[in-house]
Amino acid sequence: MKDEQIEAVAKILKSMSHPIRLKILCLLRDRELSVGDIRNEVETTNANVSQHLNILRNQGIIDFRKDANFIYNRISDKRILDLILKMQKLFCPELGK
Amino acid sequence: MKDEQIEAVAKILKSMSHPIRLKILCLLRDRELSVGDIRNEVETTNANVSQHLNILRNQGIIDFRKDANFIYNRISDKRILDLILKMQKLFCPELGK
DNA sequence: ATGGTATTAAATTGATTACTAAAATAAACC
DNA sequence: GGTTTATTTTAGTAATCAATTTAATACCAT
Repeated sequence: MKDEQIEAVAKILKSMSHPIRLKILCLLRDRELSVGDIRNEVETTNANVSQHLNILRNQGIIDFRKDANFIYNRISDKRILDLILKMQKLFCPELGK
Repeated sequence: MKDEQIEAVAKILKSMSHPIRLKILCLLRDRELSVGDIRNEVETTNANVSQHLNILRNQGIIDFRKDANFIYNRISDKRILDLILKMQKLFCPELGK
């Protein structure tokens, strides 16, 4: 791996390495969810979820669409999806798939 | 994934998400290296390498053996090795393997 | 033991990050 | 228009992290 690539991957890992953000990514594994949906699963405030979503968006990991006054989020980078699946297999093998 | 597992995996990712530490893990992918060897590859001081190695050791990611006044480090967690390989495939596909 | 190399530990400093609460935006509904 | 709901932004504070310097320790060779 070249140093540039190392830097880039490290940034991605960093953005995934917060418990709330990792949980968000797991929740979005195979569906899209609104900010409020996520806040119900993660015990924190709306504003906090919004901030974490922003970090993931700026990193290009997730994308969103608007519908009425809801914002639905989903994972936009296939590689991140693969990585999440791999991590679940490695660290939580009891989960199907 | 249960919350406990999320926390644990997040901690692992966090310890991997620093450029120097990620580079160290890549260097150790298929061999063991001394602190001095690593310092030659990563442009920083001995003390800094040592601190980063310590973080990885405390996380249980790497292990070491002593030989004379050298300390040889290697990845001790097979899952981390798998994860590194997966990340290289995903983000640096031009690398063989 | 002494000198030299390799490694670790401690302490300081500066930078980054996370959370909270409050204010702002935006779109629906009555 | 005014209210409600959903989300975002801003500002402030506290906490954590990273790099450097300095001091300390461990090991080998002579």
